[in-house]
Amino acid sequence: MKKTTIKDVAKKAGVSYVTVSKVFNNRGAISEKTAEKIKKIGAELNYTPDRAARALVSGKSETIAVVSPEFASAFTQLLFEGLQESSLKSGKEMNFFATGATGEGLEHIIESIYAEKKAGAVIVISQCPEEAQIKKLKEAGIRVVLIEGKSENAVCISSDNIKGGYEAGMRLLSGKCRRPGIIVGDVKYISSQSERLAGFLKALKEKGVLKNGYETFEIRKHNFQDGKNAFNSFVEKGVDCVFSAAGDVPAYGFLFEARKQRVSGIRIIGFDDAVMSEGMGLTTVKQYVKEMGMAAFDAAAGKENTNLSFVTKLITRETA
Amino acid sequence: MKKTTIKDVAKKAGVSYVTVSKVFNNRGAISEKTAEKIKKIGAELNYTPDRAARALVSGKSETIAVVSPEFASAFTQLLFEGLQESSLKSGKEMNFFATGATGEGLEHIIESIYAEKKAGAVIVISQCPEEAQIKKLKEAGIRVVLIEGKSENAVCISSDNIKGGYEAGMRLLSGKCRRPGIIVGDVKYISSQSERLAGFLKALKEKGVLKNGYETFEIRKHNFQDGKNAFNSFVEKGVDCVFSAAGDVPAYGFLFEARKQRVSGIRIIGFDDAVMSEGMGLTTVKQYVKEMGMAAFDAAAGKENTNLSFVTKLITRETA
DNA sequence: TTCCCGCGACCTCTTGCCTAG
DNA sequence: ACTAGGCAAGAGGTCGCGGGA
Repeated sequence: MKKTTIKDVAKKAGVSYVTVSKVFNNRGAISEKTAEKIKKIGAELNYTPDRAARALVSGKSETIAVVSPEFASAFTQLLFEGLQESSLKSGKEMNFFATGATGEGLEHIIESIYAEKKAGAVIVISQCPEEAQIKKLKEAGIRVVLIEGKSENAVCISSDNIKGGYEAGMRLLSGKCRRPGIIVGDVKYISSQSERLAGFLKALKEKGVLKNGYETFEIRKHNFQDGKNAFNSFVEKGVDCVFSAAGDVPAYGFLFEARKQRVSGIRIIGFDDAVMSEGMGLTTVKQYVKEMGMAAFDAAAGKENTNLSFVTKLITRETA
Repeated sequence: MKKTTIKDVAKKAGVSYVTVSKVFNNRGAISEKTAEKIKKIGAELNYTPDRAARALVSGKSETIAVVSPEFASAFTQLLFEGLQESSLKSGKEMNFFATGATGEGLEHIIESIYAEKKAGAVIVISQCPEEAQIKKLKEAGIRVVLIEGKSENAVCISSDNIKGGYEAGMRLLSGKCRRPGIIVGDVKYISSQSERLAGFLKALKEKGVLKNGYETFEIRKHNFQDGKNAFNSFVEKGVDCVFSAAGDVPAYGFLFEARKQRVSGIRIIGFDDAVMSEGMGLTTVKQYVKEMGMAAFDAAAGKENTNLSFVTKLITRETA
């Protein structure tokens, strides 16, 4: 059973295969009647254009490359869901490339996507390629979408991290809060981290608490253990309210350690509203990550091309 | 800057491009000398064969399709890491397809992979396609690898779930255990679940506890909330030791709820050794998931073609 | 003229067969 | 009669034009 090709359709429709091609690409002038007929026959014969052939002749791939430092975090999980959902709908495929935690592989991977025409669009997560490289892709007709990154030449999709951090700060300070602490990732390279921090500090300042100082616990892996470490560090320093700008998972670790050590009274707010946060009772700044994923996909697919800043929403639960 | 093609290499080497093709495919009779020269020039020019053209002419794709009900679980996360690692090394790419939780999409997705030649190999996670479909793929030269599934016509990779369940049971029964409970997923359709249950029951039987009966809490989503529900159900029934065959995440929920309600003394063992288990202090049956991912990739890439059953290892921590 | 449609060239690479030594 | 290497025919499409009605 061979695959049905454009020629099979053409033969059955009694036209040249060129005409069929045009119909399936909405190109050239084809009469309504012929087009209908061809479409119908195409459906009957279950015809789908051959991706390889298409890519070959057009010099472009339709697949979307997703580049991320890792695919195992709560954030990428959720993003993934959104991407998947859109991908399923559109029929376009995705390829995933991990750059490694440090991101040294980013440039190299993007270069190979470019050189080997592996994709017609690239979605970069939590990282920012060099401007020159982005430009090069753009000129080659490869769309670039940045999630949590900034660039002039790409569609940028991110949460309103400043506002999120601000809201977390305001919430924390609306209750008892003598000494605030913040758990934060790499503020130098990850823009979301510096933005959340900035938002948080803005709240502190507004409330007049900034002058009293605050504690910072900087982490790299954004994992459970880091959160536990943060707890031990903070408890020693008398921190009584904390904002985990680094995400929910460190907050889980923090909470867990607190409950284990039977320390209560420290209030904490996370960031993400990851899957376990509800169960944990964690107050957190919800990001609409899944929606971001869907938007990113649409942008990559060319349906959308404006920068998007997603709102965040403070979800208050038990911990703050 | 156009991509360097086989012709560029040929021109520079002063041979026909056919010769170059043959060299890069180790086919036909080419003298050692010419081959060397061509390879050298190919490297100089940074030549990589065009995937699309190759796929077109050979009728086969080199990419590996990964099909899973979802990509957001602890298990798939870890698996993903392994797949990524191998993929990075081999240079082969992967495409991911979500079938949805119920798996109704599985047949359809595999069919489309087959019909549209989207991949040269398929890795199916936690599901089992119809035997006939597997055969069809096999006959078309598409390798099929099943993770946690069984088939005559595919390479099967799984954990030794029976042994894992057994060890968990033995451990639990080696301490105080008046009434055992098991949290389990869909035993009908997910072979790992029925196997773990079987192993666990074997232990109960051996210890002569089976006749006293045991509690079961069946869940579908394998999430945190399910674990909390399990706790509430079990605590009512006087269960004092539980095995979460459904994975670590429900065990997290269970544990969390227990600590929250200040109930201690219920011992629990999970399955997976997911990322947060160490932090949680959860005793669990470790699966070498990442290694399974790597093995699955190698099998899909054609490097390996024997069924593999991975050992499990009981990691004892605080909870049991 | 205008509207539809098809010719022919081309995209990059593989492969069976052929030819020049 | 071998051996090293080339010719030509596709694989399944796209697209600019040319041309018939």
